[in-house]
Amino acid sequence: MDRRIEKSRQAIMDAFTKLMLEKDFEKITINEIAELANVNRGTVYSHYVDIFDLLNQCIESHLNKLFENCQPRGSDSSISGKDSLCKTFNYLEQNAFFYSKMLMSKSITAFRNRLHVLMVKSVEEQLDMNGINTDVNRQIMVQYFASATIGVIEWWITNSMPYSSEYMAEQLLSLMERYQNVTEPLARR
Amino acid sequence: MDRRIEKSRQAIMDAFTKLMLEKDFEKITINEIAELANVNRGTVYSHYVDIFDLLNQCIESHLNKLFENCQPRGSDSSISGKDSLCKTFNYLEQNAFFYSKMLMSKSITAFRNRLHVLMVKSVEEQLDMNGINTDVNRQIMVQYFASATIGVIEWWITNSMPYSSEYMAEQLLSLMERYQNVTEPLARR
DNA sequence: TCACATATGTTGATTAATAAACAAAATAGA
DNA sequence: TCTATTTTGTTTATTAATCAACATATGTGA
Repeated sequence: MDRRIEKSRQAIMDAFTKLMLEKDFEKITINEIAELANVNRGTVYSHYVDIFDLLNQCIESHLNKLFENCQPRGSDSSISGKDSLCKTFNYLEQNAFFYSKMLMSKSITAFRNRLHVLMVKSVEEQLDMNGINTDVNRQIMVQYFASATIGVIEWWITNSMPYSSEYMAEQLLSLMERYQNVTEPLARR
Repeated sequence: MDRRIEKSRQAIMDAFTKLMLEKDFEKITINEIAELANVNRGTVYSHYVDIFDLLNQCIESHLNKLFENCQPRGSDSSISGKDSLCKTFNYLEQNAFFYSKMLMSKSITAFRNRLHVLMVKSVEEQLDMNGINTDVNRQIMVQYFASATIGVIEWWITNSMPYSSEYMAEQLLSLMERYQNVTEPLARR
């Protein structure tokens, strides 16, 4: 792909993210974004229909990065599971400002919704029902794990990360391991 | 001016400067520069005839920044003189890696030469001969101050900045003040 | 309420940057 | 030394980004 496209998109996304940290979404203008990104205003419109489209694509991009961080690298699922979980929390920690803004904003529901959808999808792909009492509905179990994980993350972020990412990874892993076969709730195929 | 031009130039300059810190000038290729700058190789050639032209423009750009840092801001020349001198040494300190590379490189004489030319020009503009014994040749005095200043800077940089920039500014200022009317040897009109 | 400023979204002409391909020169490496 | 690879410099068609100029909409303060 033409490298100009990637460069412009990146500059616009970065500018938008930066502004999101400084002020409320409602106060952000396309003009500001273009100015900070150092691109022509028309360039913004050539990539995004409006500021809501930009917001959604920005959310998508950040969540993609988040879920990319959860991919287990090694072959041994239990060890790599802990490692990648730890990486995930570290990533969250480094971008905590952004994520807490997104989670705390009243006007932005798109973020939580999208996060939930992705989490459900991820758990669905990872959840192994072998050895689990068959009278437990799988769909419900998926929702259960997804919500549980998001809940922990959300609590951790919005409460200014009271524990280290390592500790959080351990805790979450230990909770998950009680259902033996769910080792990578955040990972995606 | 079209902002694309500025962006490309900046990216290329930054990449080149970065590479200068890592390896010898002779080992740097246009390919590398383009790759690191994330621009098409043709873009490099559209701005610079060859790598020597790039080197010279890079030197020019860095020295411009250096001399911009010496412009006295306030009206009171003696106080602002010390302030701007201090700023200058601070700037040098922050970019010490680059400047020491430039000063120590055997293959690059262009840098020292250009620095000397600019310094002479600067002193020429600043040197006030009032009250100075008229049997001192002004041209010679200019050369004298320019060389003295460069010598101090060069020694400070190549010896890993053994004193703080504040201390250096004080010392240099005190040396200059012995000739009362030379308060801004680094400044340019 | 009215006027004034600022933001939005669109258009069209122009230009810088791009990718790809090329021959020639320089530089390993064997 | 000969060969393979990399680098250099240039060219061409294509495209994304730019600027400037719009009309319209949305505030904001007097």
